[in-house]
Amino acid sequence: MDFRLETFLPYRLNQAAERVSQRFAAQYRGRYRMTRPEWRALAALGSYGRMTATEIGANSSMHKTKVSRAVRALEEKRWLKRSEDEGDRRVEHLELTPAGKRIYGEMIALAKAYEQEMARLLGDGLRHLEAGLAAIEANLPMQPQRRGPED
Amino acid sequence: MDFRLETFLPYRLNQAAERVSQRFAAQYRGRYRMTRPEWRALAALGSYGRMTATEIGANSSMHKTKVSRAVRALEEKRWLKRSEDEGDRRVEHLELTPAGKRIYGEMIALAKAYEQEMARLLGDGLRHLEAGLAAIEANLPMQPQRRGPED
DNA sequence: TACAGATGGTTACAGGTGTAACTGTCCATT
DNA sequence: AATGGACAGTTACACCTGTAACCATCTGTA
Repeated sequence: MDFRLETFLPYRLNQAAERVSQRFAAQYRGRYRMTRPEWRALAALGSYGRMTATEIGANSSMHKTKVSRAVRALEEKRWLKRSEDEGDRRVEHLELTPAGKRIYGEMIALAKAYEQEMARLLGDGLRHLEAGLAAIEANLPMQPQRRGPED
Repeated sequence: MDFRLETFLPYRLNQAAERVSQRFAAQYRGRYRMTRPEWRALAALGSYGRMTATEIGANSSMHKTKVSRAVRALEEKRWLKRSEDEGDRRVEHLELTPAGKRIYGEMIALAKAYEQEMARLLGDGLRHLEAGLAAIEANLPMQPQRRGPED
């Protein structure tokens, strides 16, 4: 009978994720007018180079419609260009433009600085957190994409 | 220059939160046709008894519009009743009906079982995770509510 | 008493999201 | 060669969410 939402794992994890993500998102939202899906797609392309939309989705755990929209947004910012596949005309290869690569470089600098800041703020807590996350990644299967982070 | 989204803390934390939450949400979504905000409000009311909408928001970290909608949904399910405050007519006191309390009882049983399951699946990882979450809760200020968990 | 600002709660609106349906293309089997 | 199913990617639709504006009420100050 003694139950408190504040101690319930799913709730705490969501809260923590929100705090950590928003703090970082605040650093690029205004500066680059970039949304979280766009940042994820940019990060995937920046670190792996040429990819297809499907690959981006697999790498960054985004639904294909979300990838489709993020890709279009990046394209409109001229940070990404599409090119067609020889042989399979369904596939589009996506790649960052020089401008996109520059933004990516600035973003990973922000990301590294943020990781430093987390390490400083969380101390040993960070090591524990990473061990816990590893356990989840290893033992909880990834459910198929469902409606929203909410609901 | 070596950056991988899969190892970036905000991303990993979001992924983990999503896995853990969806797995639990799957247990009540269909059964009670309840959304996550409704579950949070139900949990707050069930464990603290009579509360105002503002208090629910503070306890469960939900935006006031989200609380407003969740409360209406619970009311339509006849799981919650409103009553007016003597003295301050802006305030509404919210309380679970007997039916609401029954559902709450069933939900906390599910929640406890889920915690057991997590403990079994995550092993020592759970203790580490909790230590990490505690560090975040203690050291990262809660940002004011911003747009969606996404973006 | 009067009034300006704060507060509890709701709602119109704009924007984001997944589902399902769709288009175009490929491939295995016939 | 033809055809049925799989697959890459886009889009119409319904739904959810926060912002901002709003209403009603309260409170402090003059």
